[in-house]
Amino acid sequence: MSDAFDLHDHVGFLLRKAYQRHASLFLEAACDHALTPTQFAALVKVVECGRVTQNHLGRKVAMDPATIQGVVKRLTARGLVVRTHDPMDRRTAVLAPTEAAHELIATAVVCAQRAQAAALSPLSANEQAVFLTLLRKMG
Amino acid sequence: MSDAFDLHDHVGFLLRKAYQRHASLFLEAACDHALTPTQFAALVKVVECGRVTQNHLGRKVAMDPATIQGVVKRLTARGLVVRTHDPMDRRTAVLAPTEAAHELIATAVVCAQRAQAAALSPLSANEQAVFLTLLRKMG
DNA sequence: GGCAGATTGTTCGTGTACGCACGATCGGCC
DNA sequence: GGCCGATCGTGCGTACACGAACAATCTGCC
Repeated sequence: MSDAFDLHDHVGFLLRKAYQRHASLFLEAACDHALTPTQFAALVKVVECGRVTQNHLGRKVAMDPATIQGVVKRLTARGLVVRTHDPMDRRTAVLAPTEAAHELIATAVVCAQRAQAAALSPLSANEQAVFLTLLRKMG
Repeated sequence: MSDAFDLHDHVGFLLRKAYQRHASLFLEAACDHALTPTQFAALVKVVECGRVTQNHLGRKVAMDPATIQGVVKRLTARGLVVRTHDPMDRRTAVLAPTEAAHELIATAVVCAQRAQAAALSPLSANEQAVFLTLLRKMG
């Protein structure tokens, strides 16, 4: 039976709650620029890389091809990313950040860090460091 | 600029990855009974409570009314949950587990624990305990 | 040169997840 | 008795997330 089974001891449940909490705080902290955590992650990587292939970007930010496709579509629709073609490989969609993306990311990074701080606020500075280390190991 | 900004130091990103990883392991560990982590959480709570209101259940498992509505719909479609009405309050949908639900949960709990172990396997026993404690604090 | 197999991006179906607005109902307060 | 605010469930729109299947294309190997 489920005698000894408490949902609140289950990683999956706790991870889901923590993830939702952070997402909520992130959207709240993201003042004007309406970026979701997912879009933010993708855009940061595009800015960081300069020119990437769509699938390659997906791998860097842990999204499968079907998912990154939708994210990129929304980012291009907002004029934050441009899609070009590699004449050497006509399969690929090469992505590059626009000027608007650079500007947006500059301020969005600050918001992201504020969200990060808010999400971690229930933990002491020491615990935060430990938590991040362990979370990285789970990757 | 994003000089000092590394996605891999960001809680949101790490939480998303960890959550995805666990979800994947959970679906893998769930042998026959095709329950998603979300459905599992909801069903466990229904079995545990016996009779709950839909929104009340949602609050217990951290899902908003719009979300729990879909989850319950799928569980009732599979004959794991029955919806009745409270004659005292005609707004509410009272949920109760079926026999099938009791049987399914008995085996699913084992699978969930296997998934839990697999998800936490990159950490030592000590680290696992610390991680769960910190994760609970983030709630 | 040409074929086999891998890779790239897309589409479809399903399942979370949430904000918002809505109709129905309940509760209390006058 | 009647109104007002709160609560319950639902529907719509949007955004992830992934498996599966697909066409187009590249690569290696013969």
